Amino acid sequence: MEKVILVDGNNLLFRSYYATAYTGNIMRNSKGFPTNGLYGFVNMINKIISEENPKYMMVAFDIGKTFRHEKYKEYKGGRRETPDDLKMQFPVAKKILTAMGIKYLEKEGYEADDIIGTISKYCESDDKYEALIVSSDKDLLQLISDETTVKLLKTKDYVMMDKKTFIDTYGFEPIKMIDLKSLMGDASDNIPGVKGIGEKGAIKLLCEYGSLDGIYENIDKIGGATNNKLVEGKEDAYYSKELVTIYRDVPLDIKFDDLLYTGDNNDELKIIYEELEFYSLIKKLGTPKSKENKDVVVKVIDNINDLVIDEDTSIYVDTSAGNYHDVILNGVSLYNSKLSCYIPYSILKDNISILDNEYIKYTYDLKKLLVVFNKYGIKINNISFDTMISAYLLNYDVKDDIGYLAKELDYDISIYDKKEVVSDEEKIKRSILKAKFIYETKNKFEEEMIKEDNINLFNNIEMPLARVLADMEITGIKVDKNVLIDMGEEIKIKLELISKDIFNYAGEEFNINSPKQLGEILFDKLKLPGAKKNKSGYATDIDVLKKLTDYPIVNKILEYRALAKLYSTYIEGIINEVKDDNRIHTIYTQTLTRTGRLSSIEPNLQNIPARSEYGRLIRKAFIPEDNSIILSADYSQIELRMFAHLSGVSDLINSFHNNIDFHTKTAMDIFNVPEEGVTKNMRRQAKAVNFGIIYGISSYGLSEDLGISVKEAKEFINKYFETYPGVKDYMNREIETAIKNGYVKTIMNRKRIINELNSANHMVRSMGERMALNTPVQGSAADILKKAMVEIYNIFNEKGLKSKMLLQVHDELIFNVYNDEFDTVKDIVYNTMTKVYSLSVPLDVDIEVGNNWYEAK
DNA sequence: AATCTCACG
DNA sequence: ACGTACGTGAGATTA
Repeated sequence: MEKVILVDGNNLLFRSYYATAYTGNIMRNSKGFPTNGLYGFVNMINKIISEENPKYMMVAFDIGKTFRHEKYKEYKGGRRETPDDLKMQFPVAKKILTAMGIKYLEKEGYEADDIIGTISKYCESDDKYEALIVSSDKDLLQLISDETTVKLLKTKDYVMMDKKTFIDTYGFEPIKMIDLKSLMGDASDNIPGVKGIGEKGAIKLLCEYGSLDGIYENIDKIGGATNNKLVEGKEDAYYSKELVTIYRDVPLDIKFDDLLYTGDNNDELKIIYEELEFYSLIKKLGTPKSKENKDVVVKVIDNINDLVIDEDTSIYVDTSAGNYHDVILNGVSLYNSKLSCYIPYSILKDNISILDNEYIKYTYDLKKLLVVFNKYGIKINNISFDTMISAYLLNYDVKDDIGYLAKELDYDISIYDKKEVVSDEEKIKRSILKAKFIYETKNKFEEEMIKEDNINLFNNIEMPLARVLADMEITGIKVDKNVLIDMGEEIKIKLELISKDIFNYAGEEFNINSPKQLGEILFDKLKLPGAKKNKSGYATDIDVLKKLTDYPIVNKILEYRALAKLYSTYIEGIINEVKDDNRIHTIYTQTLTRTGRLSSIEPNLQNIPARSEYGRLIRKAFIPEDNSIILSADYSQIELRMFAHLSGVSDLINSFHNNIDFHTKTAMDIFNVPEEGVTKNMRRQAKAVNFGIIYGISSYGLSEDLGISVKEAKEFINKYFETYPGVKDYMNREIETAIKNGYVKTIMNRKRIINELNSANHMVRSMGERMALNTPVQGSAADILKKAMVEIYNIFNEKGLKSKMLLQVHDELIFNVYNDEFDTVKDIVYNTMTKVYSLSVPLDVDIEVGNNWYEAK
C-alpha cells in the first residue's frame, strides 16, 4: 500500500507561530517580516518527510470564510481573529511547499479538516492507499479507520493514533470523537460543548450510552447534576456537533498523481530561505540526511562465552523508566570497534564481574549506573567518561533521556515515549544505538572540553562527584515517620479550625487552595483594597496578602497557607518518599542548573523548612543511624566572600579579615557610623543590599525586599556604590566582557552561555546582565562545595571511616557521624572545607551537631 | 500542560 | 518605558 501524508497546514503554522509568539518577541528577518511561524513550519515539514518518507503528500489550508465557521458566527458571533503577523506568513508557507515539491490544497468555503477528510475518504475507497494525517488537532481523530492513522502532534513528540490505540485510549470507536467533542467542547476552537462536562465525564457518558443521541434518548436514566447540565446544554451540544463534524465530500478536482511528492527544488528554496534569512536551513539543503546511524549490528548475548571484551568500550544501561532507585535493570549494551551487543540481565546476573576488567568504559549518566549496579550487585570499574556530564559542561541541553542529546548531534535515536509500542527487538536495537552514540562521540566531547579548558573540572570534580553523590543517594537519610505523622495530625486539626474561621469571615465555604476562588472572595465579595492582577485573575500571593494584615481573614489565610504547604509538601510528600528501609534516597541532578549547583528531587531535600520556627520542626524527623549523631557544616556567607574575591574590592576583602559581622560592617560603611551606631534596621538594610549585589542588583528588587519606594532603593544603591566605588567598576567590566564573549565563567572554569545578553528586548537583556553578574558568584561557590565534597569523601575512604556524607544543601553538608569517629570527622570536615580553595578572603565554616537535623542547626 | 504559590540556599 | 531581583522543586488548581 502507498502511504499518503495529509498535513493540516493551518494547524502546523498556528502551532509554530504560537510556540514562540507568547514572548512578544516575534522572530523577523532584517526587513521586519515575521518568520517565527514559518521557521517551525519548515522544520516540521522536513521532519515529517524524513520520518515518513512519503510517496504522496498534501498540505491543506483553510481559505476565506468557511461554511462551518459562518454557521458558528451566526450562533455565537465569531471566533478569534488571526493576528496579522501570522496571516502574512501563510502565502510564504504555500510558496515554500511548492518549492519543496509538495502539493497544497485549499477550497473556498471549506476548512483544512474537510479537505483532509475528503482525501482520506478517497484512500479508504481504494485499497492501494493508506492515509496518515498529521496535526495536533484532536478533531481529526474522528477520521481514524482501518486505512487511516493520525500522527497526533504533542508539544515535544507525537503519538501515532491508529484504530486500536484510539479505542484503547478512549474506549469507543473513532467516529465517536464527534460526540465526545460535542459534549466536552473545545475552548481553543470556541466550540461550546455542554457546560460543566469535561473530557472525563464525556467519555464516561459515551461509553455508557454510545453516542450523543443515545445519551439524550436515555436522558431519564441519568441523574443529578449531570442531567441538569445535559438538559440545559442540549442546544449547545447539537450545535457543537455540527461544528465538529468534518465534511468529507469537498468537490476537489484532482487526481492522486497530483499529490506525488517530488522533492526539494534546492534553487527555489534557497531563494526563499535567503529572503527569510533561514541560514541554517540553507546549509542543510542538498545534504541528504544520513540514516546510516540508524543501522547497527545487533547481537544479543545468550551465552557469556560468546562475549569477548578486549578493548575500551562504551556501556549503556537499559532500565525501565522512573526513579532510578527502583527501576528494573533490563540489560546493558556494549559498543566498541569489535563489539555491538546487548547483554540481557538474565545473562548478566550470573556473570556479575564481566565488566570488572582493565578496560576503560564510557557511559551516559554514571551516577544512575552506579546506583542501579549497586542494587543489582553488578561490578564494574574503570569508568572514565560520562557523556551526560561532559555535555552539561559544554552547555548542551541535557536531559535524562540520551535521545535528546543524540538528536542535537544528528544521531537518530528515538526519544522515550510512554505511549509508543515498541517491540523487544527494537528496544534492544535502540539500546545498542545509544552505546554506539556514546562510543562514537566520546572523542568529540573530549576535544571540545580540551578546547574549553574544562578537563580539570570534568576529571577532578564532576566525574568523582558523581561517585560521591551516588554513594550519598544509596546511603540515604534515616527518617522517623512518627515525627511526621504526629505533626501531621496536629496540622490537620489546626487547618480545620482555620478553615472554619475563614469561611465565617467570607460568609461562605470555598476552596482556599484555589487562588481564583480566594481572589474573588477577597476582592470582589469583601472588596479588600490593593487588588493586583496576574495572568489568570487576582494575585493572592504573600506580597499581596502581607499588605492586608489589618483584615483578620487575611491573617487566617496566611496561617492556612503556611500549614497547608507544610502538610502537603513536607508531611505527606516526605512520608511518601520514605522507602522500606526507613530512609529517604533523594536523587541529585548533577546536570541541570545553569550555574553549576546541584538540585535535589524525589524528594527535594534542599528546601526542607528552616526559616519559620514551626516549619523547622520537620527537621526533627531526619535522624542519625544508631550510635551516631547528625553533623551539619555550613559555609558562612560563601557567596558574599566569593563576590569580594571576584571583584577584588579591597574594602570588601578587608571586611572579611576583621571580626565584625559582615552586614554590620557594610552598614557602618554606608551609613558612616561606628559599630555601636548600627541599628537593627540599618543592618537589615545593609544585608538586603548585600544580597542584591549578589543577585545583580535592581532598584525595584531592592525596594520590594525592603518595602521602600523604588526611588529610595535607588538612593541606597547609589550610596553603596559611592561607598565602594570598585564594585560598580567590577560590575561594568563583568557585563562588558560577558556581552563581548556571550558567556561567563566560574573560578573553576565552568562556563555558562548567556544568550539573553543579545536580546533586543530590554527586559530580557537586563535579566541576562543579572545572570552574568550572579553566575560567577553562585557557580564558583558551587565549585568549591563540590571540590570539598570530593576531598572529604576521599579522606573518609582512605581512613576507612563508617561515617557518611548524607546531604548537600548548596552551602551546607550534612553527615551521619558515628560517636567514636566524632573528633576525626569534625576535623576532616572543618579543615577540608576551609582549605579547599584559596581565595583572597578566608573561608569560614560553622559546625553544629545534634540528635536530628533540627538540633544540628 | 500551564499557572500560581511557596519551600530552600 | 518597560517590569525585574539569582538559582532551584513540588503540590494544587485550572484549562
